Amino acid sequence: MPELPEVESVRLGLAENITGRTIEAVEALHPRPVRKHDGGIAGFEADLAGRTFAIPRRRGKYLWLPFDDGDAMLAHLGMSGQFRVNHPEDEHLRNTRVLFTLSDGTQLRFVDQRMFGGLSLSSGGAELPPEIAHIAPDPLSTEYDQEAVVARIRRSRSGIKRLLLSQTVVSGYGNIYVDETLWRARVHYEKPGMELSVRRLGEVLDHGREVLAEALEAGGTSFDALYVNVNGESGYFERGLAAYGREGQPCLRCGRPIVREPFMNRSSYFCPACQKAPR
DNA sequence: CTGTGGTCCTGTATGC
DNA sequence: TGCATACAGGACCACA
Repeated sequence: MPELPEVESVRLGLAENITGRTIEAVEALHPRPVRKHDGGIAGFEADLAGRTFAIPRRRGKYLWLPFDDGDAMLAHLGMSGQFRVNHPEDEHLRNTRVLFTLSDGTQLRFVDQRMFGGLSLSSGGAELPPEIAHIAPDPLSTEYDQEAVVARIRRSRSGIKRLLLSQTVVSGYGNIYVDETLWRARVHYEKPGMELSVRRLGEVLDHGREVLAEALEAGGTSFDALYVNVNGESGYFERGLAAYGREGQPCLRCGRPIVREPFMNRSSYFCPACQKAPR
């Protein structure tokens, strides 16, 4: 499940492999990944062909691949999106959705099983695509303002997990790293934002930034083949997880079994002793 | 305005 | 063996 560390790993791989290359041909094999682009498959193919990539950029979980003409290709990996760098004659992976044949003879491929992700042309989006102007800066960016995030969280009655997952509050966190962050900070996921002190929220967000940075250092987290970098390699942060996916296993601090609870059509993992439920 | 919960998608694992 | 169901969950959107 690509969150900030996984998306940044992909961005680094793209920077190495596509910067300066020109798109010679585009082939979209499925309409859904280009659904946000006006004109569908044919429009997407025609509008992207001939463009030259500059250095890929990222905000939170969004990637954009600027072109040297001021436009950009906006990309989101969703749940299962991957960029892969191949030779055109390489066999296709099962869920290959879009092909970009590049001027250096390589082929950039967008592969996506569940197709929650997508690609679109962002007109004038090289600096910051207007489509993602509402996405807040992420904790690893220079624009990140932690005091502003703390203030925003304290204005809300919502639970801390929902707030951290809201990309308009702070971007980059997904289900895995929120659970890890809250476990480290010993805060229950349903604790209302306004019931947390400035100091406590500062601790939560400090842990969050650390978790994201550590996971990036490890190349991200992979449970299966759904997240890999552009070379098809997996990260190894899974072994660093203390809460996520550890239902029934002992808390690494106190030994109590980690609990899984349904939350927003997914799961929350936490230690019932270290992370006391709010009243 | 804020807050909440449904929905889109496919593949794998599990249960009867 | 075969079919049904649960689960994985990021972002958006309808609605209270």
